Amino acid sequence: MRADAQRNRQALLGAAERLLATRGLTITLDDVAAEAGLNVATAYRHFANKQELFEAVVREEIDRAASIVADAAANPDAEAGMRDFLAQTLALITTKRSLHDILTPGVADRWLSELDARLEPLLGELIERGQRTGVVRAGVQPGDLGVVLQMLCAVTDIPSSDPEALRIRYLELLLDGLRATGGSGSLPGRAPSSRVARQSLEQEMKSRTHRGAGHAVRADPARG
Amino acid sequence: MRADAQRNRQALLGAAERLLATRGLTITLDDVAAEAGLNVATAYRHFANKQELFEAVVREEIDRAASIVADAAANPDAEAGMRDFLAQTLALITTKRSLHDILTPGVADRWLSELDARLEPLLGELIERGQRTGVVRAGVQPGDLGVVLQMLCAVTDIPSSDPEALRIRYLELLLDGLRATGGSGSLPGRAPSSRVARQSLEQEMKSRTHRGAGHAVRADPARG
Amino acid sequence: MRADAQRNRQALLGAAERLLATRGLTITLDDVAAEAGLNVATAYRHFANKQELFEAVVREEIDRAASIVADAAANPDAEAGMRDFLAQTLALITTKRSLHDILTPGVADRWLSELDARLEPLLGELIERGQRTGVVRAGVQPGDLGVVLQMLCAVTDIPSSDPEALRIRYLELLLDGLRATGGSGSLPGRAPSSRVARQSLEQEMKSRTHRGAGHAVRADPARG
Amino acid sequence: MRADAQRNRQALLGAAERLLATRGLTITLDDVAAEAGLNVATAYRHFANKQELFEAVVREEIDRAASIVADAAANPDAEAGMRDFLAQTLALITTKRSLHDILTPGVADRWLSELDARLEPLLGELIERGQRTGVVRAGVQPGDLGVVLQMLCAVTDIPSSDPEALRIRYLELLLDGLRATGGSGSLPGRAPSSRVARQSLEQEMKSRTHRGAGHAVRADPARG
DNA sequence: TATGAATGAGAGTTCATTCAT
DNA sequence: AATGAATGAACTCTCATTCAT
Repeated sequence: MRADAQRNRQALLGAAERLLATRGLTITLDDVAAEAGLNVATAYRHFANKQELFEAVVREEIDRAASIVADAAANPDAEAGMRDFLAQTLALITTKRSLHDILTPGVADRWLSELDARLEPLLGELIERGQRTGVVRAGVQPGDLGVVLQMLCAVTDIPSSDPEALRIRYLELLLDGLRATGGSGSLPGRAPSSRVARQSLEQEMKSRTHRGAGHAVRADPARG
Repeated sequence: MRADAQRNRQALLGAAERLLATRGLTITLDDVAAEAGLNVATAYRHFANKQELFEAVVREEIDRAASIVADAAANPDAEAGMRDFLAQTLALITTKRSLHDILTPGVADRWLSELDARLEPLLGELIERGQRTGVVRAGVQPGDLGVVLQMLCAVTDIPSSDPEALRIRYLELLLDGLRATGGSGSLPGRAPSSRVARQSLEQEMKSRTHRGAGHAVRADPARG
Repeated sequence: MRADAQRNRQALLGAAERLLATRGLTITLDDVAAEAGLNVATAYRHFANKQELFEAVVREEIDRAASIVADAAANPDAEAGMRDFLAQTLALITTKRSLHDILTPGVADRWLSELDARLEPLLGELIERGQRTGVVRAGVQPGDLGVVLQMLCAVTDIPSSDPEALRIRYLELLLDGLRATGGSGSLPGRAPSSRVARQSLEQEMKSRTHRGAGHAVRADPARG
Repeated sequence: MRADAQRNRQALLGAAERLLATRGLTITLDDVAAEAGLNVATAYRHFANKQELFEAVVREEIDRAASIVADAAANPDAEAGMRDFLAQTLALITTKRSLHDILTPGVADRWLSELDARLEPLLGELIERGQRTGVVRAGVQPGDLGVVLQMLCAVTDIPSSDPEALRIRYLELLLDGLRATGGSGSLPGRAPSSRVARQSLEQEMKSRTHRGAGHAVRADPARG
């Protein structure tokens, strides 16, 4: 690809990421192009349609995130590893509101399903080590960590003057829930397999991107 | 004449609720009016704009839900009360996907902020009783229950062949986290005050309703 | 380098011809270039714009066709000559739907006006011979053959399971009309001069190519 | 329907008719609306899409034309009847270039197929009477008149300083062909049934309206 | 008061044409 | 000379909202 094209493609992805982060899925391709200093048609040279651009943003994020998270999960100290894994992943998703917006609901699950091949073994081992050390209760499965992550994401949405503190508070609560020495023994039921969701990404985005809230409320009901 | 208006208003709210439940925020005011057997213009006689109608739906739900949940929280058995409170609230939100769709993220928090006046004392007492019985760790505050609720909502979004089982699994995990006898002692930080969020409702809806993803993507974008 | 250019030019013309034949005037210059294995910009090195390329296609066809038809008209048997002339020309136009699509209406007329210099004398002689033999009524002029041709073109557009039979049926009817021994004597009025139309080619193409029906209608215009 | 709506609907049809007449199928719905002094969206209230509006124009014309033509065909003098039928129909189509543009190719055929139920018996009788009087050769069928009409339409497209004279000239030629006492006896083959084409109207219009000539040549290649 | 109808302002997408490599 | 890429100007269709009956 030509140098300028490369640059423009990146500009578009960056613009999309930025706007998605601040304004969510409701942005216009015109907006994205403008933010990138380009014409809409140029966006269409690089991406078949709006959806494809958005998906490209998501996949980019996922790729960039994968190694980071995997490293955290590799921590030899099981408890620290678990905490780090959750915290880092959470931080990533939080930073990239685009991801959050696009992927919620099911954010972490989907995210994990993308990382699956790489991550599931690591998480399995992490849990096992934790169980041997006594910081993880019996019956915890890799999929549970995905769910826990998702629950933490929900916490992220709570407006607060100190979001970080909030996240820590409930991270502890959840880690304690995962440890649960005095509790009800092993967890009832089973964790969801994290492999399911992959195919639904496209579907989901389509439904959320298509005919969003329509034209909805006029920003400035100017005239009529 | 007063009766007619009242009936129409209810018809509109009902229609909106139904359509929001099934199709989410993408619905048209025309659609709502049609579902109600009325004309759009009539909707505008009752509600200043789309947003107000949607908000009215939410408030309706909240009002209807308030007493139900309060009853659950009044259970003399602290643990059962807590479990019931969470389960019932969760069930309500889950049933009304409209609520969920509109309010997520921040659903429970907002929801709670509405119920606040009525609920906070009840929850506070519930927690206290729990702490006396040993089923609730030190430092747990009413606001924490709101957060826990929100986390459970997130679980609801995970696709599963047995969603009920999933909810139970993580309800237990969270209750254990709230009990956490063997854990790290009291929770770090503080629960969010449940009073904050109210004002942001309007804002939030605006941003989520506004400038949807515009119009559809061609069914067959390829040729013509 | 001269050879390359020549080859590319031919490739473009060929591609345009093929695509015009199959898809009519709706084709894109991008399409044409792609079919030719070239880039659009290259098309613009050879032709000032879309219109010029299309016109070039037409002129190419005409040039290629000229001699063929002239031969047919040279048949010593007047009746056979006339029949052959019409049939062959018709066949040509029919085969090249591109021509047809672009030039109709006015196809034969224009076509003839191009061939004019070469053809009119031949046709004049053909008619004279026919009149001497009694197979052509008085008052028939070269221009009439052009018109007859055009009428046969119209027949070509009628959908039929046996188009060939249709063409023959009306070719006979027209030949009988040209003979018309028992009829109203000589034809009223005069045949059009075949020299007129040339200038309007450009105009015509412009109006037919210009501002197509814009973009497609949604495949599924209903919902989304 | 409300009075103003009725008026607007007519305005749209009229505008479409006028513009179709002058500019063919390439017109924009925006253009039509503007010509009608209305907004595009209003056009969409009355017609589901561009195509439907155009089809409505055509059907309107057809309805308006039906009785006129039927009357002509009812003339007791067979020859005059035939001549009148052809001339009147021709005049109609010629006046309404919209019809012509939309329906060509296959104009008369389709047109006839619409009128079929009403017309075919009349035409059959007309021919029979003609055959008894000796002004129509053996083997002529109702469908032949449709074809003859189509051939005359083709003549209409020939630019001329005296189009009327041209039409008369070839009308005579064709009538002589239909009479053909001295000719080759009965016509070879069979006339097309005029019943076929109806279904293809929609198809045809779709293909001709969709992605017309694309955006094609800029009217004023102003900038770039 | 309630409705049918009208409208302005987009949003997504396409394409002829030009610019930079 | 040829290409890849960029662009401006359309065009179709939608929808929140307002006007006229």
